[in-house]
Amino acid sequence: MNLGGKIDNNSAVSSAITELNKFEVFKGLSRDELERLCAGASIKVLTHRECLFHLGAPAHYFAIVLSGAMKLSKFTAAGDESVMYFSAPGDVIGALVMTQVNSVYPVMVKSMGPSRCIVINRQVYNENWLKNTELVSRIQTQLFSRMQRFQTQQSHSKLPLAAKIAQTLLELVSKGPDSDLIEIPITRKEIADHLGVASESVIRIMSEWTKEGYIEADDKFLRIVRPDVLIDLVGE
Amino acid sequence: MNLGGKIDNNSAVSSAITELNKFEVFKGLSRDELERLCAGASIKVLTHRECLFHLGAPAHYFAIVLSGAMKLSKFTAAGDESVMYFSAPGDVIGALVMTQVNSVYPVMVKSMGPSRCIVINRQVYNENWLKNTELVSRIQTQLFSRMQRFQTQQSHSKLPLAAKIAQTLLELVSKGPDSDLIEIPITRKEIADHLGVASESVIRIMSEWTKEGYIEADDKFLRIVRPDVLIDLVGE
DNA sequence: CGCCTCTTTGAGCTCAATCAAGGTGTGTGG
DNA sequence: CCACACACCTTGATTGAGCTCAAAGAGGCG
Repeated sequence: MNLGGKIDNNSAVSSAITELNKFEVFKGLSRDELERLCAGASIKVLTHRECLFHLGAPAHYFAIVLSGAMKLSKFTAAGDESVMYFSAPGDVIGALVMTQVNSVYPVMVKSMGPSRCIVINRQVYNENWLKNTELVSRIQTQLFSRMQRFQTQQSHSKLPLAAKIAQTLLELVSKGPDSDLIEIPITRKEIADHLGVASESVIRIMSEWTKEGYIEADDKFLRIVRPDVLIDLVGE
Repeated sequence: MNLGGKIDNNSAVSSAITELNKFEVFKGLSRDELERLCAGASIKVLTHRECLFHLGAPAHYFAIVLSGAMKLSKFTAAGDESVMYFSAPGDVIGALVMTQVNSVYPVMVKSMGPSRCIVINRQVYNENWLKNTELVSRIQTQLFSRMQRFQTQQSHSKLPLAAKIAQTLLELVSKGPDSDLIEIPITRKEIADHLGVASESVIRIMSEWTKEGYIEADDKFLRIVRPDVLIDLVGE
């Protein structure tokens, strides 16, 4: 198997399996069971903007994000990118498409910053994952929360742009340990593509926030200095 | 069990089980298995706009739509309705929330026109449904296509409103047997709430289409006279 | 019958898109 | 090492699609 990136050896897989216990979906599963779930898996280390799954490619694999972040997106007929989802460590990516026969990836998956993933074969999903009732239940819980995010976004569609940006930033920080730092290298254009708006509009609003001191754009990362103000904006 | 509507007796459940075979999710399952999946179920017959699940109510049940249609929505802080999804016969509703402990419905589910549903207990989902690997696989396939719909909508967010309305109407017809009639009583306001726009905007565009003869608003139902024109609008 | 929600149309306004033009940083190839 | 390309960031000016407000008609339901 060759996905076009660096793939570590079996000992790397073995140590990655150990990491899985810290994620909600895999908590309490036995070592044996985890090894069954990762049968034939490999570790993929991705650099910034490296592609994990290509849009339209045959969907033979799914993945678990170990560290870093992934951007799930597609391109519109007009040629601009539409970002569906930003995924965090612990997220299972591409699981739903595994149940389809002869299907292709419906989105493009690219790394944001350096990331590590466990890449697993489709067959293993259908033969080992689906048979573990507890695991299926947890996967569905993860899907539920992902669906919730879509629905929150939909219900915010009439809010002013500032509220939508605030909501997006607040969701991104909540994924890291530091409660007000966004540890993912995210551009304003990516935020714009996620919200389906022009990048200039995002820039205008975030520049204003920087001036007001609500956020700080140190170097590559983004820090939310006044989460209370952003929360207020969403609540409006 | 009392959900506030008419509930038929066991023979009605038995005949409803027979209907399940026509839906993709349940095709080929044995009568025995279907009865296990519908253990303790009841049939609920709903009238136009009757509520099946209330937003925020404890999620003890999920449902399968047998006929008619359902609207899944919630209210925004501003007080207007946000319609997440229009579901069709064969759709399994509320399954994802069943895996959550002590959870509540994240959306309100209301009937559009007269509908019939099988209502099933949460416990049955976790004990009987999740253990059937083939069924779980098909449920995930259904979730996949629902997710696809969300993503299509997201990628259309920069298109002009006319394209979004066209897309919505085309999705609604595709659910019925008659290939250009929308058999669900849907208001322009509901379309607007689904797209997160003002109802006046939808009315203006659809009035124009009626004048041009692209659509016909006979009585209660809506007929797409020129699907080609609407498809063109989306493609743009 | 009266209330309520949906529909319709018009007029004016506003927020975000678009267009334009310059700045910055990064990677690439000569 | 420099030059060039390319993608992103920034700011300003202009424009327009869709929102808001308003007012009136139409159907459904208790």
